[in-house]
Amino acid sequence: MATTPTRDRIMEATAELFRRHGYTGTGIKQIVAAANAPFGSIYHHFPGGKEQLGGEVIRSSGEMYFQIFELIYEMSPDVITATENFYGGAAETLRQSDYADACPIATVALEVASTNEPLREATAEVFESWVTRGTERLIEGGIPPDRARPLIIAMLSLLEGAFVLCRASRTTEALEVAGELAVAKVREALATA
Amino acid sequence: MATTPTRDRIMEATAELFRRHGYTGTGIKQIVAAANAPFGSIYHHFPGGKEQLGGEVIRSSGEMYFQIFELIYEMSPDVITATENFYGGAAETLRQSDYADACPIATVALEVASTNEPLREATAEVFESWVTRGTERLIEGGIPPDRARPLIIAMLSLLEGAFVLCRASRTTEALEVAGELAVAKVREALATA
DNA sequence: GTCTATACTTTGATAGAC
DNA sequence: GTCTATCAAAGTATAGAC
Repeated sequence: MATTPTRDRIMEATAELFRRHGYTGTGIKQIVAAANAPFGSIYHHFPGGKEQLGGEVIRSSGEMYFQIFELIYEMSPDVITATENFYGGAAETLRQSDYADACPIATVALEVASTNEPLREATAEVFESWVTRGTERLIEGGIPPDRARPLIIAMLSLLEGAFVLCRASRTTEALEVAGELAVAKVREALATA
Repeated sequence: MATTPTRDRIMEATAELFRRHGYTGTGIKQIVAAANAPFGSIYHHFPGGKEQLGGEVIRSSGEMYFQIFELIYEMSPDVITATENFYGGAAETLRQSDYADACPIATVALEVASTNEPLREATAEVFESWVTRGTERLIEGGIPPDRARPLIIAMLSLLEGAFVLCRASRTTEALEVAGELAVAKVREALATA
């Protein structure tokens, strides 16, 4: 925990807490304690309170998670092994974090979907940016353009759903099934190129 | 809203609220208001408080949702059209409920996965029962036994993940993609029988 | 079994000293 | 910008009259 500025520490601590406890399950007092920040700092840096902080954390976490995706696809020799590496890495992260670190915004997304419109929009924008930019990456990797968007949506659905099952069961079975299916679909789409 | 006994009304109201607001987002006061029940009734019928109520609601909602699955598979002429009907029905329900009614326990499952061990176990048991009994149904429908379990896990992951994306985006695009992929996998598994 | 009143804690938020 | 004290409201839970 380096001595980053207060605002950044608050964002990081909040992101971590959201992933594990969700939005309603995370209190401001919990956040300032984890961020080693005085209580008033929240409202100094985020005048809009918890909702503003939540919105910024959702977008920031979404961006960081996509960068992991991009990094893996850049470092892998082809789209197939990239997909294998991505799902494999997700399973490994899940195990190593005691089944806590899955998608950084899915829990919040489900919580706010019917209760908080500004935050629902934030989660929607993150997912749509993943789909849009993921589509581009897949096309660059050789997936036929008209197949790329449904493919990334299927991959993302498989990932998010498997995260739900894996976190509940504390096993990675679903993630392995999801990964294999994703790889098969990528291979199939490549073959029709 | 018939005049069911108090306990049943509490269960129903809680299930409804959990689906929309999650576990931490649902308060006891909210529950008794929605159930038209006096406050003390909660602790009379559920001495274990919110946690006991939560556990019972998770199991009960899980059972009811599986019965919908079973009903659709019994009423459809074959596994392929049953799968189409199931995903199509889920999308229809989602639209008609203003994107509120998706999986009855997924939100709670993610919320409690790292924060409440008894409730995490309840969600894990529900998912495992869906997988186990869903596997049997698929085998009865002609899916090769060794392919049935991974297939139902893939179908469930696709469904849960698509629910996340659909509720956030307020569209059913992901559910349509997920449904088509699920149907394709069912067809593929049937062909190898 | 039903219902009310209340205790106690935690929540998000604000005011204002430093 | 940092930090403390405090608020009103909502959270869960309990006691006890009916």
